[in-house]
Amino acid sequence: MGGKKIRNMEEFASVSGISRPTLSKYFNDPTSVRASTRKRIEDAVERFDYRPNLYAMNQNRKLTRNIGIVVPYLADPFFAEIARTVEEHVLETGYRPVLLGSHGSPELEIENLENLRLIKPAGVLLAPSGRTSDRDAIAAFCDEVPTVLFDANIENVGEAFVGSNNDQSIGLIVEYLCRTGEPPVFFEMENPTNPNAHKRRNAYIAAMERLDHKPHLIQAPGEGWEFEEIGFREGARVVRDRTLPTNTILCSNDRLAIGFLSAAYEAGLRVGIGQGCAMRVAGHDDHPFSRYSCPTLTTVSQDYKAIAKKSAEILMQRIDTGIPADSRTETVFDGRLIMRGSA
Amino acid sequence: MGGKKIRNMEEFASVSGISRPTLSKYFNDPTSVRASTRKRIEDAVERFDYRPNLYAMNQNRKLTRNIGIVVPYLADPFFAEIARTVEEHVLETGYRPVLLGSHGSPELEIENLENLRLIKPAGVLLAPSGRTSDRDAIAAFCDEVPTVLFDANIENVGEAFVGSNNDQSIGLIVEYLCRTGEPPVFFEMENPTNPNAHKRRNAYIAAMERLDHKPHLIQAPGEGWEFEEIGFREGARVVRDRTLPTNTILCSNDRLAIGFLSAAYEAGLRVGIGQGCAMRVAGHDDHPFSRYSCPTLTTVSQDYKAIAKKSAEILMQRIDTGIPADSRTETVFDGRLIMRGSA
DNA sequence: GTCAAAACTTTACGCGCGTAAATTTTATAA
DNA sequence: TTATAAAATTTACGCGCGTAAAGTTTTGAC
Repeated sequence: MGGKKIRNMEEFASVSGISRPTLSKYFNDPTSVRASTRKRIEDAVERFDYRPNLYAMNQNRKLTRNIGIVVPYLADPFFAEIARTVEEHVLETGYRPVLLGSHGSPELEIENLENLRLIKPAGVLLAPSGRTSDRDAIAAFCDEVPTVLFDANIENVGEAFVGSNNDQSIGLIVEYLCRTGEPPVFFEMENPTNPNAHKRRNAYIAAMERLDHKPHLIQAPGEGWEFEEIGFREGARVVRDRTLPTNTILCSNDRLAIGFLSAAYEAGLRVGIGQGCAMRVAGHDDHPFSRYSCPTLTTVSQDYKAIAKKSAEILMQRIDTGIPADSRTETVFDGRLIMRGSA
Repeated sequence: MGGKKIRNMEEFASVSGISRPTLSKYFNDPTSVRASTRKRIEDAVERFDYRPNLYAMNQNRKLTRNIGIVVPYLADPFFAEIARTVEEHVLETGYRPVLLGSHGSPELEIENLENLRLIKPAGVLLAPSGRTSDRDAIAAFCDEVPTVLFDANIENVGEAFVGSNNDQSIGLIVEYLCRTGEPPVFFEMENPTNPNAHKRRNAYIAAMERLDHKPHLIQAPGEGWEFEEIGFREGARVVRDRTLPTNTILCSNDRLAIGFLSAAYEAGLRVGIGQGCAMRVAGHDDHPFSRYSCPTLTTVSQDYKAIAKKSAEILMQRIDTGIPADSRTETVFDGRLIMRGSA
């Protein structure tokens, strides 16, 4: 509003009547100046619409207030949601989140990390692509930048890992399914992109054996992130062939389940728990859309809010203390059974 | 690989045997140096793992090679997809895309633009939040940074607008629905967040009148971006009350339709075109999940690839020429009818 | 009112790079 | 081979800010 454009902090110092070093202190931490000074600066900022040059601020800094957030696939609503939540936590602590999606490509994942290095982030929250991730490249990155992994673990890489307790959550839903009907077969991808998939498969097998049932796996061919399509294709095959030893299917994740439900519907097969239902289908993740599938999808929720919060907290603590944790921690949160119509 | 860490371009110049100004030229445009020199530099970059300091590079520049991409809601798969596509086009031109989602909040939208100003982007691709957007703030931003609007238009703001031809696409599906059964009612939100919603409503009314049918609107209460929930709630009400003048419903967008389908399913109402079907439901957008709804959703696709490409092209042209277009252009792409099971 | 601590000002230098101007080297063609 | 344009080098300065050191003012407890 005031008048002419302020070009730099020097000019802003003269028009605002505050010395440049004090302004510099303020812009790097507003609470580091006296309240009365802060008010004068803030009024002047408002009046002259001055913002310090971000690039000049950061050029001499070892690291910035940027926090990188990297997820494998932003178009997957699950990752979009968890990224959003992580973003909010980062913002709350006064850091600047920088969101990057890898479009399911491990090359882009590495490139994203490369680009992050250029902006000298104070830390990074990384959900690795999984199986296809370049372990060595990621490990090298983590040596330079404090990094917390979430969702998918890579053994001994990064400061910490925060994710879901797949043993517990899969155990939970296997037990529920067995208690309320026939024991489930496990439906997954032949070559899952996600390392959680392997944990879930093992958890399923363990849970079935614990309950004295014989595990049975259906492994759908297919690559990439088109999970619904894979679930649909294999679902169509399964209901056509009718070779299942049971009427109950536990899918490795909700997106597969949604595709499966679609195939069952197309085949005229009624899915659910009521009378007249030919089969039961359950998922895992409590995907945002699973409450609107037909029937609504019984699943296990991942506590993604807790995961987001915890991973942000660990990273912030690591940044604030400046010292690497003496030991790498792994935190997993329990899932909750979400009983809906499909099983 | 080589040896010690290179700290700056000066050091890199001495170890690589290339003068610093030439290196500077190279890093700002690799093609601006002779091929033989380029090769020598690239070998040295490889050997010494040197990257110029991004912040020092940009501090004296009027603008950078950053391109901002702002969408209202990244957790909406439609925006996630279109953002992804835009991102790819930007990357191809050698610019650095910076993706920002506004989480449906107009305040965050303005904040995102503020933050973008700090990084001095060469241009911005903005999908406004719609009705709730702060027009003046966005217009002010567009005066400073070359900005192309996409998806949602704001009259006379930005260099150009690229979007969908709602008149054509709604006309298309209304005509299809009328031709194959009862004329549709139009189902939308009472206070739609999206300006396209108004265009679609008007297009529906116009199309119905053109075909000598009486338009009929159902306007669901509800705020925010939980479209499926709103579609579900109002859908449940509609099928319970059975006060419709027709058996055919055209939803303002696919996410409302998916919610509606879920409600119909829960009520035991069969949706589709076969015999024994109580009603038909159609959507708009060809949302990524609409091919897996039950039944699969008949809809109109938005040509989001064309939208993404065109808006990126216009922006790049604006940036390359450096001159603002003599007149603001508005480009709209036709939709395609996607015939599936629901109508 | 006194006084020490805290906060601020003044002065001054450095960071890593962009970039202009003058000069020298290299490539290309006559 | 020589002329000439193109490219690279040398030299030098500036950008906007961080930050250290020394001096001055303000604050708040007594």
